[in-house]
Amino acid sequence: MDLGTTRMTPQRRAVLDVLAASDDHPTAAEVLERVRRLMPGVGAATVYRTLALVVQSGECAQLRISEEGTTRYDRTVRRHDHLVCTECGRVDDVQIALDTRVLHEAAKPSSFSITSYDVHIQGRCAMCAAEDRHNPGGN
Amino acid sequence: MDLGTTRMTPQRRAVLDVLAASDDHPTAAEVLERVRRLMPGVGAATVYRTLALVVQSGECAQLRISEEGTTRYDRTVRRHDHLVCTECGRVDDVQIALDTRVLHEAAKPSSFSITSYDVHIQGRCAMCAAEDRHNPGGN
DNA sequence: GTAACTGCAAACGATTTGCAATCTC
DNA sequence: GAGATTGCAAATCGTTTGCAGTTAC
Repeated sequence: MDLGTTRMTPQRRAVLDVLAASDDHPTAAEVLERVRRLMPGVGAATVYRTLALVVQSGECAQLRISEEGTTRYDRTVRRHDHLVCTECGRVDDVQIALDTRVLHEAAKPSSFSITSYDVHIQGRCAMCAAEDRHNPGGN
Repeated sequence: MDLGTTRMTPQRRAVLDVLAASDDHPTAAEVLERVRRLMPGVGAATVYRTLALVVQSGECAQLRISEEGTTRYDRTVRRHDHLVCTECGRVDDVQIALDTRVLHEAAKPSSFSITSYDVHIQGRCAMCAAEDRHNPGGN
């Protein structure tokens, strides 16, 4: 993390540690909760401010899912895609081997120049399928 | 629109008309503004409630873009993809001819069953590129 | 020592909810 | 006429900001 004159404080260390240990795309509230487990009393504003810094410095990506009102944080910064369970909200990373020529082809008519892309795959995760099998109809 | 005992009111008619006429993925605030042009004095809550109904009835889709805090509404309900300009926020529809076997292949290891997908293509739209050409560095 | 950072509380924007008056069927 | 819908205002949720005290460098 380095934008101008940025200082490493215990609070920021904790946020970075939590992000590094989280592969489940936590929301800001979840990051806050985990940070407070390491360091009770941390202010919410501090976590929000640190998350903004971490995103700006490119060490972490923001992720927004349709059907959800909150921002999630993704420690994986290299290009990748997402499996989104529409039942429980779980988000997993996947890598889609996609021929980018197809994308550029599609973007050409509107003269749109592509920087990146992210395939959002919606469906039902294995856990939710298993739950439905044991408890059809849900409760 | 039909969920249980739903009634067609002038306000709902106006929201449906606005959505039908909007191919630019308006936010709720933009829908409200356009509805009020047809029918001043409509309450914001009415528009929000109607949008929720329209989404639930499947006549319209919600769309959330990373880097944006609001929900957009998409009158196009058949599966399609999106060109998102990271400069001006403009969102356009595109159709990506994607071999779905690739998706199922990627989902298999985690036993995720796919319902749908949406390729978010980020980049810069033609208008923003032109603007930069005439006014480099921005203002 | 000083500029950056923290926690708190208040402000904020988007959306939702409670409710009495008003409409649609 | 009954039940659904409206508009308003207040409540809520996620996030940001102002500020006085504290800390990293």
